[in-house]
Amino acid sequence: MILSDKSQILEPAFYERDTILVAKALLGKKIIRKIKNNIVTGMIVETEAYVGETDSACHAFKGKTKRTEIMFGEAGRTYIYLIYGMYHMLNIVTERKNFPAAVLIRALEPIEGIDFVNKSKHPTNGPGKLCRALQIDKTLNEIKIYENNLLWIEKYREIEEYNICEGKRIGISYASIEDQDRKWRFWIKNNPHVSTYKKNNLK
DNA sequence: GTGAGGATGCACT
DNA sequence: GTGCATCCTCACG
Repeated sequence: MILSDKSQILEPAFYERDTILVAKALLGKKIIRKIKNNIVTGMIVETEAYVGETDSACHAFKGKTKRTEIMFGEAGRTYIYLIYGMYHMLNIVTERKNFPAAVLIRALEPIEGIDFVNKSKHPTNGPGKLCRALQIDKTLNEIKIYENNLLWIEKYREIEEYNICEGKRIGISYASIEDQDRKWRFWIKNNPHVSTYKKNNLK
């Protein structure tokens, strides 16, 4: 088991910046999940940005509710919810207080401890799958991602701007046309662990 | 290889 | 009651 170096953990200030910036900056970072005595880690290779009450794809678009109030809170907390009755989504809250925004973690490249036994060759190349692989559920909702011993994010690789691809977000057909067209999905160029939805995987 | 549809729980009109 | 920031299976040919 690898001991983690506390000095590598990302500070709240990292998340308090512009959401697009944070979404790109999270690429290449390492996410660590501790399950009992096991450590499971992966590098973030794909993210999406959901920005504010004016973004019709963002859950906070309709204002503050019990479900979305976490996004109005301080940066660096998790926003985790259940979708389609069976999949959890992992988001990190960004920007200042009372500005609801978050970055969705869409795919990881396994580093250590990922269970490949369950036939899936890529158990972390989609937001629902990575949460299953890391055993992330609503009990981890609203935790401080920089200050707990169950789930946190550390520095790992620096990704150069020219190695970052951008494209349209996925699964938001309910949003306005303008918002659907925003290129707010980011991934690492040529990385085989990015989620593979052919239609949306345009350059 | 491609596309349609089902699974399934919970927040919210 | 409705619909969802998904994924897997099963037809098709």
